[in-house]
Amino acid sequence: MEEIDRRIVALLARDGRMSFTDLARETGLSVSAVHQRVRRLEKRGVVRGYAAIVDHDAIGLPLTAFISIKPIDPAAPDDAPDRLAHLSAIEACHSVAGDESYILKVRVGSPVALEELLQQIRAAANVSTRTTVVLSTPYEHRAPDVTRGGESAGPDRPPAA
Amino acid sequence: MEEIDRRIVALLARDGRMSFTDLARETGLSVSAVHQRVRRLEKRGVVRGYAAIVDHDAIGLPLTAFISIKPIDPAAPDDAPDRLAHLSAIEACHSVAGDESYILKVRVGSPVALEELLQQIRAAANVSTRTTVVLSTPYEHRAPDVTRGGESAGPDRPPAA
DNA sequence: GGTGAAAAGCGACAGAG
DNA sequence: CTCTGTCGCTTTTCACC
Repeated sequence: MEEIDRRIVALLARDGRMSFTDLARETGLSVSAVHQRVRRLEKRGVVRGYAAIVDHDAIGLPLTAFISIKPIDPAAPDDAPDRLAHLSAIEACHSVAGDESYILKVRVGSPVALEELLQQIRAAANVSTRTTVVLSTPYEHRAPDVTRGGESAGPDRPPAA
Repeated sequence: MEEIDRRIVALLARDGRMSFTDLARETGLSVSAVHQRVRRLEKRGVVRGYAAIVDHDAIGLPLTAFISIKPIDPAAPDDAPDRLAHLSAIEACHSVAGDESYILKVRVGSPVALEELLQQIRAAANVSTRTTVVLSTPYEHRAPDVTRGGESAGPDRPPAA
C-alpha cells in the first residue's frame, strides 16, 4: 500500500461519508481511479466498514466502564469472548498481557445496569472482574495517523466482513 | 427521541454509508422524511460523524495498548488531555475513577515506538504510566443496542462538531 | 411532523489510451 | 493505472398535506 492509498484511508477514517468526487479532488486522481482503490481497500480488509459515531449520552447509555476479567479456574478452556459476545453492552473485548486476561469496554444506562452486567459477565464466563468507571472522555475515536510505511500486513488479506 | 430515530441511529451505527433510500425502506418512511431526521440527529449531536473502520495491522499500526497515567505531582493543575492531544498515536483518552487518573488507548507500529511514546507521554504531562499491551482483539467497535428509552440527554443538545 | 416529484449531483460501468 | 463518457440512482430541495 502506498502514498495515495494511505491518503484515501486517512480521509475516510476522518469522514466515512466523503464522496468519491471529493476523494478524487483531494488525491488528484479521477473519480473512477479513486472508486477502484476504495473498493480494493474494502476487499483487502484494510477498510473493514463504515460506522456512524454516536453520542452515547443521547441514546441512553451514558455510563462507560472498562472491565478487566480473570478466569476463576485457570485450567478451564478460555472461551470468554465467545461466552460474552451475546451481551450487547460490551462494545469491545481485548486479550491483554498482564495480570488479567481480557479488558472489556462496556456502555450501560445506569449504575444498576452496570451491576447487572457484571453479574452476567461473571456467570457467563466464570471470571472475576475489576471495573474502572469512566468519569468523562476528553477525546475518543481519533483517526490514526496514516503517515507511515505500513506494508506489514502483506499484499492480500482476506475480507473481514 | 423515539422509536424511528433510534432505528435510524442503529442502522447508521452498523453501516455508516447506508443510503437514504435504504434507510427509508427499512423505516417505512419516505426518503425526504428520513433525510430530515438524519440531518436533525446530526445537528443535535446524536450522530457526531461518520468514520471508516480501518484494519490497524494493514496501515502499519499493529500494536495496541492501554496506558493508565497518574500525575507525579498531585497538586499540579490537571491538563493532561490537552498536553497529550498532539500525540496522534493516542486514539482515546478517558478520565477514570480509581487509582489512576486517565486511561489512554494507543496504536503504534512496534515495541520501540511504544517505548518512545511512553517517554513522550511522561515528559509532556509529568505523569507515571502503567501499560497493558493488547495481544489480540476478539471484537471491537460493536454497534450499541439502541433498544431503550434514552431521553436522558434532553431535547436539544449543542452540536459536537 | 409527513409526502411526492423535480433538479442537481454522484456512483457505477464500459471502452480507450 | 488513468481518462472520458454515459446511464441510473441518490441526494437535496421544493411545494404541499
